[in-house]
Amino acid sequence: MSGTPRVLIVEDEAAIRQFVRLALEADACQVIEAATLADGLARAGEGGLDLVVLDLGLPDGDGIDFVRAYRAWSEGPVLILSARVEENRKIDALDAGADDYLTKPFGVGELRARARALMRRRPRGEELPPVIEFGEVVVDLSRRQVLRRGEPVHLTPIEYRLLAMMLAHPGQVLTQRKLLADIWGPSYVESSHYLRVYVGHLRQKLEDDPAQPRHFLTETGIGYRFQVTP
Amino acid sequence: MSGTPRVLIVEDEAAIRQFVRLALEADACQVIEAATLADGLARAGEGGLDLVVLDLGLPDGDGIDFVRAYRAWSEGPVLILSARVEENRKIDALDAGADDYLTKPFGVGELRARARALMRRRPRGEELPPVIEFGEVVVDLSRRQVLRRGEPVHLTPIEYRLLAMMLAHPGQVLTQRKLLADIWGPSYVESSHYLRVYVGHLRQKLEDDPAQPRHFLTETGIGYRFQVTP
DNA sequence: CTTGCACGTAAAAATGTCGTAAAAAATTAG
DNA sequence: CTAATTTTTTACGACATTTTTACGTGCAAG
Repeated sequence: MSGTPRVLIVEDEAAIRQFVRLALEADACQVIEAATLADGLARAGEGGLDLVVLDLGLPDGDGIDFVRAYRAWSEGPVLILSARVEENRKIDALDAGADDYLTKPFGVGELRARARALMRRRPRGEELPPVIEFGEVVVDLSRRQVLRRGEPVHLTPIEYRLLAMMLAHPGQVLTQRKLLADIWGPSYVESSHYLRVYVGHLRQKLEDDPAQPRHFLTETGIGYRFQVTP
Repeated sequence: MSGTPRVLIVEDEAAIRQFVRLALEADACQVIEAATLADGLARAGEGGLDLVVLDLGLPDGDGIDFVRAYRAWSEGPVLILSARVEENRKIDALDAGADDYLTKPFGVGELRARARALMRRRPRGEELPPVIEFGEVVVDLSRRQVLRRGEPVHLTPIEYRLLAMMLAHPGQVLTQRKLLADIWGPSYVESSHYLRVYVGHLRQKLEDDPAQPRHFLTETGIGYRFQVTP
């Protein structure tokens, strides 16, 4: 999951909107509200949603049409709220593409748990490739694993953070101040000797010839630069 | 999904099994039946399932433990049936990894629609084999059985959950916070001494030389890593 | 040629984390 | 209720990481 999940709630009654908002914000979600189907579709069209919570009983149309329309371009999870308990209604909503159907009244806890279950396996989110290669080194950021010639290389927490930070900005010069502030904290921006030590460690562990670095380059007086291609 | 979907129904009452079987066969599913949790886990261990329908109220154990055990190697959808309507029960089941929770009595149509929704959204994910080997140890997640040199090894519930969690993420670093949150609960994320004790137990019971672990590795300051290949 | 500065390396000192054993408390089984 | 098992807590030595210190190198300016 990259960042906080974004949830759209489409519901005409302000009280229930508020109820749902509070429930989801308790799970660190960013909540977007819409009071009508038309507005909801517009907001959904902006994209980037991790979940849609939809009341079927809106005055300006049938929520099931909302689901069909949404499904035209998105596979993101949809959780239906409804006062109606008729089985046919549930079947229609689910077959239209909804993922869950919750009848009012419902508890906060259940709502949150069902929302978590839906967001748990999100198919959304094109992540940047989690493996980065340079020289004879392969870095798997998702596993926090570094290999050199196929052998695991052990990095300490600070070494790894420094590596990850440089890998995240290939080709760019990272100033000493920025590296120090991000890794050690804002009060360490003057302590450039830390960087000398730890860049040295990285070169020692990852460079072909630590004395003639080809990837972790020094920009004298400025900072350091990571270069993928030698 | 290729061909007819395969669905496992775990339920002790024959009448309900029959009811569910007929409902799902109407949607051209191939239905596999199990009357006990142990049998269910064994069937699930054979793999190739597109959906598990699980009754929580089985006589031979708690269905939530089934979900946890199943989740150790599969991400396939799980639909819970239960006579119990308490919200906490639902929350626990969903948070343990279930995808939907249906309370009895329920209609055929709704069951079918919810099953369709689950199978539509989650094409059978890649599952790890329920039997994992490393060193001189064989772990059968579907039977909750651990062997070392052919001899059964007894693990306490917490030891086993820790093992299952690490086995489910081979090669990956699991942070202390994540392990603590998933095993002891979110309020224990700071209590890293638990992990020191229990990782020690696992090494004691499963490692060739507990003093020089080759599979349960420490990432100082971060967490632990399970490595299959030594 | 000398001086001053920024950087690189190595190793010691300081700090923090981890592993283990064993006792106390809680839970489960009989 | 008692016994056995499991979980929680505590303490301390061993180990890993971070920080500090010291010294060597290259380079550019005076």
